[in-house]
Amino acid sequence: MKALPDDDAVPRQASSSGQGTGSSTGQEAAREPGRGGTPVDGTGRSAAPAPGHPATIYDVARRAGVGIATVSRALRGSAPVAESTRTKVLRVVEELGYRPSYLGTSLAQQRHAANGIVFPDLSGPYYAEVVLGHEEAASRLGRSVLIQSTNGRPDPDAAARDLAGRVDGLVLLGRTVGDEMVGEIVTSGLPVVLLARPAIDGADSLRVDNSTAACALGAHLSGHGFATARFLGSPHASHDVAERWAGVLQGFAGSGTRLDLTPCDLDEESGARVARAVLAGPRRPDLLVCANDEIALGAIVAAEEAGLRVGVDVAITGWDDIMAARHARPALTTVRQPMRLLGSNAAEVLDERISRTRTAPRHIVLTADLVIRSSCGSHP
Amino acid sequence: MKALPDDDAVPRQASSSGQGTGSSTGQEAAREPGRGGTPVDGTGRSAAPAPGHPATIYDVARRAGVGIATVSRALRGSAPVAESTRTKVLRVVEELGYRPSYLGTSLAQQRHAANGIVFPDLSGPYYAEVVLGHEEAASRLGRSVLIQSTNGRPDPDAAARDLAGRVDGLVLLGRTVGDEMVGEIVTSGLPVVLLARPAIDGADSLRVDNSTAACALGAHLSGHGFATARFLGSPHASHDVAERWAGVLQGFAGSGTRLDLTPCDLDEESGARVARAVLAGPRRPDLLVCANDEIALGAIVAAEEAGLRVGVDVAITGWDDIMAARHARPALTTVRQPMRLLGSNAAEVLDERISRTRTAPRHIVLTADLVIRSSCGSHP
DNA sequence: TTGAAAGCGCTACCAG
DNA sequence: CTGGTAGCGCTTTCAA
Repeated sequence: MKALPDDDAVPRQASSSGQGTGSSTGQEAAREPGRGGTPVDGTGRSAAPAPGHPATIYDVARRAGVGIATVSRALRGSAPVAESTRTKVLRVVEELGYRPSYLGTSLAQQRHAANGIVFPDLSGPYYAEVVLGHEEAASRLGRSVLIQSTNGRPDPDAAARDLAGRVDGLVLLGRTVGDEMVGEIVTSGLPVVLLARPAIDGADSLRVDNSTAACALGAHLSGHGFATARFLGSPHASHDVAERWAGVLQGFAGSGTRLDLTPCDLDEESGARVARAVLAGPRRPDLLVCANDEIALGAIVAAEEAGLRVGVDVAITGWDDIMAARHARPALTTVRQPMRLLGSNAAEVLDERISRTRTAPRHIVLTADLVIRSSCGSHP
Repeated sequence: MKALPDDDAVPRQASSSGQGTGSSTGQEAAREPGRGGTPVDGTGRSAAPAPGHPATIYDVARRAGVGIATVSRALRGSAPVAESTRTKVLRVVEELGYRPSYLGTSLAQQRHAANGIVFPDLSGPYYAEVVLGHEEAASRLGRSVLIQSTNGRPDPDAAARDLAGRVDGLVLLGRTVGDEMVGEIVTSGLPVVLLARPAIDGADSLRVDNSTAACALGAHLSGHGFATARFLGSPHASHDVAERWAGVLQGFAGSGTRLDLTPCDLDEESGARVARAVLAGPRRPDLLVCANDEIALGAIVAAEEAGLRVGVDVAITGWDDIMAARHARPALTTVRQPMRLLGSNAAEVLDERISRTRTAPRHIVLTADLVIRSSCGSHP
């Protein structure tokens, strides 16, 4: 370990404190004396890329003694350029530190080289993973990623339409944007991928097969022989939840377990509150099947408060397999979805559409895995 | 929308020659055979916004019988426009569903209306929160957000420079980009905010006061009277970790506890591995002070494997207060940082620089809070 | 091979 | 008030 910076500094007061770093920015002052404005003297070739502005293709062309078209060609190899010319151009580019302007290039090529992704929130690890997966894949395909959370936004639809104007393709997660707006955007011709949302005509879609996993979960749980179970979640509020509910129900079919539904929002606080009520109510269920991990985590808290041993007195399961799920005690039985993959696939699907490699919509379904841990009870 | 009076249909000819700036290029003529492109029959002015392309400001102007400058003014209110004219223009805009092209606008205004944010990864909730906070604030300030993870990227520096060319301001988290590149970007004139990274001349910076919180943590822990403690983390790899280590060291100063350091990466797997070794080694420490929650969570797993009771046989603390920290059993004693705030402040600081409301660099320091739970032992 | 010039869509300045 | 027009920086014909 190296010597520690004697930083120990006095704990500064919270929030701001604007202090200049001291050294002013006046360092640029001394320029080369002989340079100056370089009057355009016939031969004109000042090549001074303007005071503070970055060099443009014109600066390069002038200084290299060629036309801007040649510079463009030399740089992007869009057409043959004499070796000697190319070398000369590249050298000047180097000297001037020239970088093509993104705005100029984009306008000329009529493309943004960027994807947009709209999601409800980034708090949970769920969306963060999707976004990250998307960014990774998109960047590999040469596209940047513009993000937009609809979280506390007044008008998500307008925001989405706005974003649509700045990208070559759009990824829409869940119910972030209204059907109407989605339709409008798709109609405008912009490639759109719907994630975890029922497909819409003309748009690609990508989702996880909730049903099968839910069914498997139900089947597994029904093996435990619970008398009464409760599903915590609101099927009408989310397509995903609806599928989970239906699947679990199906998985329990024929078993002796009675399964009821209690609406619940997808956050921890709601989970705790609803579970509290359910566990205190009449006919306390032996099992709480939660629509996601956060609800389940809240339910675990509620169960403990009520003096119940999770996994013994009451079983609890979640959905998503977020990090906290495996660290909770008991560890949460849940379902893992390939979120990263969801995001990266979206980038690829979008790329096909943007590059017109494909025109017919694709509808991809990925599978989810059941993760059995101990919160659902003992496994003989 | 109301029924539109079938209005004149025939827009008045704008005095001048039917073709404005003259699309003197002969190429416009040959369009699709069947789709006769705007028969230029003298009166010609079909106003059909082109086949599949979106309407441009020219389409609007032509159809409204005004100049494009007027359309621009009417739309952005940059200059007075007669009420009747404005109405007419707006109606046409509505009819054509015209939306100004982002590319055109940006090039003309020489601005991207977007910020970029570069981070190491989005896996942990840490960066996700920062990014989200930034997006929220930025969007309120009328800017979009371009994200870029340096995760598995071959050349982070090049990627950052690239991103720099597409935004009006850049937020750099931690050690994602090399000092040299940061310098280059700052020198280019682009506003830059450094997050959780030592300040650099000319760039604003924003960080959390690790030292004070670490010191408080150390002081609290020293009260437990442990004989030997171990810090898990690599100070030389991260400025944040360096500060934490120094602070904790200081907090322990004078206590009878002996504190040593064992390098460790910031992920769960590393935490488990390193903790496993440390707990099995000679002179097993009574306390593991981990550089972040993930290491701590891994350490908890390792301790349990070793048959040790966390909080009794061995105390463990983390840093960040991620969700899993409070659901772990025992719950993790840790330090909470205002991550969301970090992100939103960055957006504001950047905005001041971009809008030139301020020119001198600002260096903001936020405070972190100690969160005492049970993993560090009993509290008499 | 190469240069001149026409856009790409919009803003803003300059005359009327 | 309003229209014409010169850019913004780059790509891409069209000729030479």
